[in-house]
This record gives sequence, C-alpha cells and structure tokens, in this order.
Amino acid sequence: MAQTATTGKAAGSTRLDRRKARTRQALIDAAVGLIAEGRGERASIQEITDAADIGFGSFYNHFESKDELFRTASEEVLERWGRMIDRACADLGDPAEVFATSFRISGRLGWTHPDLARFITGAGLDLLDIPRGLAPRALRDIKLGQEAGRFTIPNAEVALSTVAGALLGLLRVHQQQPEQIDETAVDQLAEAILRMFGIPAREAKRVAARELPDIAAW
Amino acid sequence: MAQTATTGKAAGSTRLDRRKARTRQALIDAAVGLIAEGRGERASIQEITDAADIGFGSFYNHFESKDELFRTASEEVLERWGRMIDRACADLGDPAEVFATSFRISGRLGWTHPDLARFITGAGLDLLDIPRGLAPRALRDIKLGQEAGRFTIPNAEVALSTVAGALLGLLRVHQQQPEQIDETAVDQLAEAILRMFGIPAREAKRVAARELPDIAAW
DNA sequence: ATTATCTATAGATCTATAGATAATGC
DNA sequence: ATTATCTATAGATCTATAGATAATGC
Repeated sequence: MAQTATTGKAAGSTRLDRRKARTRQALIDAAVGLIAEGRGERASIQEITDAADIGFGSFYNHFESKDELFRTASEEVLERWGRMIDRACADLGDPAEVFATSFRISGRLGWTHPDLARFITGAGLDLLDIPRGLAPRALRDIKLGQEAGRFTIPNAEVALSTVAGALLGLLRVHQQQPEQIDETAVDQLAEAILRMFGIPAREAKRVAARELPDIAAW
Repeated sequence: MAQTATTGKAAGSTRLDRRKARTRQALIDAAVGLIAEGRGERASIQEITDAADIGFGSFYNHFESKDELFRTASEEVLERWGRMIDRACADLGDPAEVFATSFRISGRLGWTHPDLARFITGAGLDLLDIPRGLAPRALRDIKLGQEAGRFTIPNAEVALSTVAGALLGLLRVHQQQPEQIDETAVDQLAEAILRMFGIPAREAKRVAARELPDIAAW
C-alpha cells in the first residue's frame, strides 16, 4: 500500500525499475544524439555506452543489437513529434489545412526543437520507413485530401516522399545558413506544396497563411 | 609505332594497363551493385572483392579505403546519368523545359535503366552531396529559372531537395509496384513540380507534355 | 625486369558473454 | 535474496600489409 505511493515517476514501479528505466533512456538518448550527428549505425556499441555513460555490458540488459536500439530510439522520438502535430491539428477539419499545418510546424522545428530537427536530418529519407511521426500522418492526410477531391496529385506515396524531401531540405539549409530560413520561407514552401498537390494558387496562399497555434508554449 | 595500334581500347595503353583498368572497373561495378542492394558501406572489403571476383589484396592497389571506392563509384555512375540528361536537353532554351525534361527522363529510369534506378534509390538523399549527375544540373536549372522570372519558389537548395524526394519516391514505388508508375504518372509529377515552382497550372501542363527524345535509342 | 594479382596473416577492432560488484527488495 | 550494473575477456570479424605467384614488357 504505502509502497505504491507515487514518487513523481510511474506508479507501481520500484526504485529498481526506475534505475533500469534511466539506464535504458540514457542509451536511447545517446542513440538519438549519434543519429543527429549523422554517425548513426556506424558507431560501435562501446561508443554508444560511453556517450550514455554506462558500463559496456549493460547494453545487453536492454537491447539485443544496435539495430534494435536505433529502431526503438527512432520510434520514440518520432512518436513525440507525431503527438505534437496531433495536438496542433486537433481542431482542424479540412485535410488540406491539416496537412499544411503539420508541415508548417515541422518546418519550424529548426528553431523550436533544434535537437529533433537534427535527428530528422540525420535520419534522412529513412523516416519514411519508420511507422511513426510524419510519414503515417502525412500519408493519411494526403489520402483524405485525395478522397475529398482537394488534392489532384495521383500517387500518395510519391507525394509523401516529395514532402519528406522538402522538409529535409528546409531543415538542412536552416542548419547550414540559418538566416535563409524564417517563418515566411517555411510558409511559402507549404503554399508551394499545396499548389503541387493541386490546390489553386490563390487558395493555397490562403490555407498556408492561417494563424498557427503558439508553438513556443510546447 | 606498331605497338600503339588501336585494339578497341584506349590508344597508348599497354595490356598491363588494360588489365589493371579491368580490375578497377570490377571493383567499381561491385560497389555500385552493393549500393543498389541498399547495403552500401556496410559491406566488408572481403565481400566487395568477392563480388568483383578478384583477390582481397588487389583492393589496395586501386583504392585506399571503402570510402574512396564508394565515392569514385558514385561519381562515375552519376556522371553517366548527367551526360544522358545533357544530351536530351542540348537543344532546349527555356529553363523550365530543361528542368522538366531532365526530370521526365530521370523518372523513366525505372524501365529504361533499371540498374541506374536501383543505384539511385539505394543512394537516397546522399545524391545531393555528390557533385555529379542530377544535383548540380537541377540546381543550375532552378537558379536559371528563378533569374528568368519563371520560377517563383524562393530557395533553390530547398527546391532541389524536394525534387530529389519526388524522384526517389517515384523510383521506389516503381520498384515495389511497377504497375502504378507509367509515363503518364511521371509526366503528371513533373507538371505538379512545375506548379510548385510557380509556373501557372495551364502552362505547367503544356511544358510537361512536350514530346521527349527517343529514350530507347540510348 | 617490371608490374599487378593473389594468398596468408598480424594486429586492430568489435560483439557477446561470464563472473564480480553494487544497489535494492523484503 | 534478487536484480542491475560493471569490468574483463574470449572469439569473431575486419583492415592493412608482407611476401609469393602470375602476367606482361622489352
């Protein structure tokens, strides 16, 4: 009874559980950092445990292989990203606006969430193979837009890959020359993508200019 | 005198030179195949020399490291691609049409040049960091289009990354579901990208529908 | 005689595990 | 007593090189 008193962590967990969870999280954080540095799977397990500041052997208490760690780490980060997008789009009905809002928020990650942005550029198009975060949401929204007759672009998968290329380019250029990418640049690109999807130019401008929820508060 | 008689190979080269060149080419072909399989730099030198059917030690007669081999192999393949594009666009003046033609030819690689297409999807967005092939040409054409006032899209680098995402999506879907991507699908995507770049919809349709040179002959 | 290729191997990693140590549970 | 962490290391790779073999030049 008293032992299940909350301690600010998950209820029902022992101190041992929490210590284990911390070690596991340290490994995940280290993996995320390595992907962001662009060294991804090329790092050795030794480098990973050094970065996480844990003993080498502890790695195998949590993951069977580097692959499993990197997959887990990617899914966790992208899941956070996905929930952020869901929150921002909760009240929107029009698929075109959902899509545009998701993209405009993602394009701002360079300054709102630099670590996440660096992870995304580090992962590259592999993002599309991870069933979390942008890919499943954007694909769903593109298909909804097609069904609603707002998007005339024929192939949703190809459209998704195009959007990923656009976002990665945006984040990459921002990392290299931050002054070139501001909110206007992100919104103009969102507008351009809407045109590509088949939304008339005038309407695309309107949809991409709607006010966004306050990102800073997240 | 008689010794420089041509033998169908480069003049002035000895038989030793030609044997060396064959070995080197076998290594490059093996590297291209490994990239196409998506195993790129993860293959060991032993696997590379096995695939090339040459002795392990010969590797170091030609390249100092795997990195150097893969860089050389990528540049060689992309250079061939680039020259193919140059040939097709030689007589075109309008930057928008040069761009559209380059893209429409590249989108057809899935059936005109399947090996090259598989290499491209295997390399992914790393294509943008190799100063050969699509990237420098597309960047040049986008900038020309901007200067000519035909493209209103603001950032050429971001636009380039978007186009790369589109092409990679196209080739990837074609590999997985060939029936989904035919010439019409490629041309529709080219048209959509022109709209994204700021070309009016009607004009985009016109530019993306011009007759292409006969690709089969290449 | 010269040059490239091949085979064999030393030495440097890197992974996976065993066994000792430390922390927590009860 | 139980569980997770740590250190140390065996065994499996993998790279780079040395030295032997084969092909070509002259």
